[in-house]
Amino acid sequence: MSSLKPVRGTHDILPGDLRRHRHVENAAFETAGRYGFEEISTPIFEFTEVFSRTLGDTSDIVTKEMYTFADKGDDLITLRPEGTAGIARAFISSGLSHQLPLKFFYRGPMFRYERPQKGRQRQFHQVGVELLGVDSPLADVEVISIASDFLSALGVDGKVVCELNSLGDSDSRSAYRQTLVDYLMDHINSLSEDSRARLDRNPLRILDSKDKGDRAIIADAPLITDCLNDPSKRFFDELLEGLEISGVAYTLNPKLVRGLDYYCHTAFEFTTDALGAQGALVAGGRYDGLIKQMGGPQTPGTGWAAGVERLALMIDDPIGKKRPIAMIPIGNEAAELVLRLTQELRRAGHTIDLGYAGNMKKRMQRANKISACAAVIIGEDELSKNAVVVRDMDSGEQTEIPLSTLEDFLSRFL
RNA sequence: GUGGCUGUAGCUCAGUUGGUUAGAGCAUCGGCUUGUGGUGCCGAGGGUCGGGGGUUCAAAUCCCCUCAGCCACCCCA
Repeated sequence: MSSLKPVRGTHDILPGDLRRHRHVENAAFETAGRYGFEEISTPIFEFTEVFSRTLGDTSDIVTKEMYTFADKGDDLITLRPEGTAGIARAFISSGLSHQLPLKFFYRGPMFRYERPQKGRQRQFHQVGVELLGVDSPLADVEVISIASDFLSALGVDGKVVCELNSLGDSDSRSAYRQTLVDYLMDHINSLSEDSRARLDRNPLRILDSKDKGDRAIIADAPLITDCLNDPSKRFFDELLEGLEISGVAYTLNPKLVRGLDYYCHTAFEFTTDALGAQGALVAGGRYDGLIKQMGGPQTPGTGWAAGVERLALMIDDPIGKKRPIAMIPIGNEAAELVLRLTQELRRAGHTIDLGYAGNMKKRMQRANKISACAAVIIGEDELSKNAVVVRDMDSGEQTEIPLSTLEDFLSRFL
């Protein structure tokens, strides 16, 4: 019977939940659309190298979270764990480098082999934006503004803060890395085991360690913002200025780092404390070296991704479902007319529920259960008079009208 | 991957120190109402007690294994 359960970390999304998911996706799509972004769709699996070469050999995603398998042609395939690498690949494959700048919106399932928790599943969904081909921090301002507007549209902006940091360009970053390692080496005996392992692999990540001992050491650690060279500093200043002009609130967090190797300069996260340890709702940054590293032309990029499930957990059911009109035939004589009427009304734009079976009482109960706004009743009396009875399901008021005026009469329920 | 908590009807949960046919509310279905729903009253169906093994005269209850969810770590959306 275990085969009748969904695979660990995957879930059926039933209509009630799916309404919230779609609402999240649509809010992102519409917001991005106002900034001129267009939707793109790339495959949900790629050759494994697309991810392993771009996300970094030391990232957890590559080392232990990828769903990878050999297909029948012995190609190594991976279910996408995130969206940016696939879009960068598509940009190169489709030769889009002459149409810059490009603004993409995407949505769809992602796959990560992790231990499930609330707000963290093995198959989950993201929406995201990518802006390619713009060196100016104006691109980052725009991308962060989209995220901010998107969260406001969902009504969760009060529960979210935008944390922001700069990782600088590669020179600044490697200078900082050295400074940080030097500092941490002086405290190596006090560092947690995890952090000692991170010291040569990815020392920046020690900055967001939750270990108490680590935190004490980190508190006095040198900050990346103090190691930025002039161009990086200027870039960051322009970004902050742009955000202020745009009216986007943010909090500087000099210890914010990103898990993936391809980020530079801008790094940000919209976080909440409403979801326990899974507080990151939207996260992103700039990735100027990614496309070149994949074998394409030097092309800067900046963008973010948001977790649909996490955001869906934070909003109420948007309802918004159209209330149907129920058709209630009484007796076999009315059946044919009712079916014909039903189809005419549907084609005229009404949402009609046909009860399929049962006596009048059963059909009325069903009409009530699906919260119909009106019931159209047709029995012997009505047939002989060439009329129908329309019952307003909220007031209980019934009106007999000539059959020919039904469609017009029902327009009051639209 | 590590540590911990939980797992009883479709849903939310009771189930006393192991002891007859495992309960409630909500939901579902039927009736009171043979052309009229929502409220009310009456009644019914529905459970391999997550799964497997063990201890015992007897296990939802105790032990082991396993699966899943949740919490923290890890990491991230």
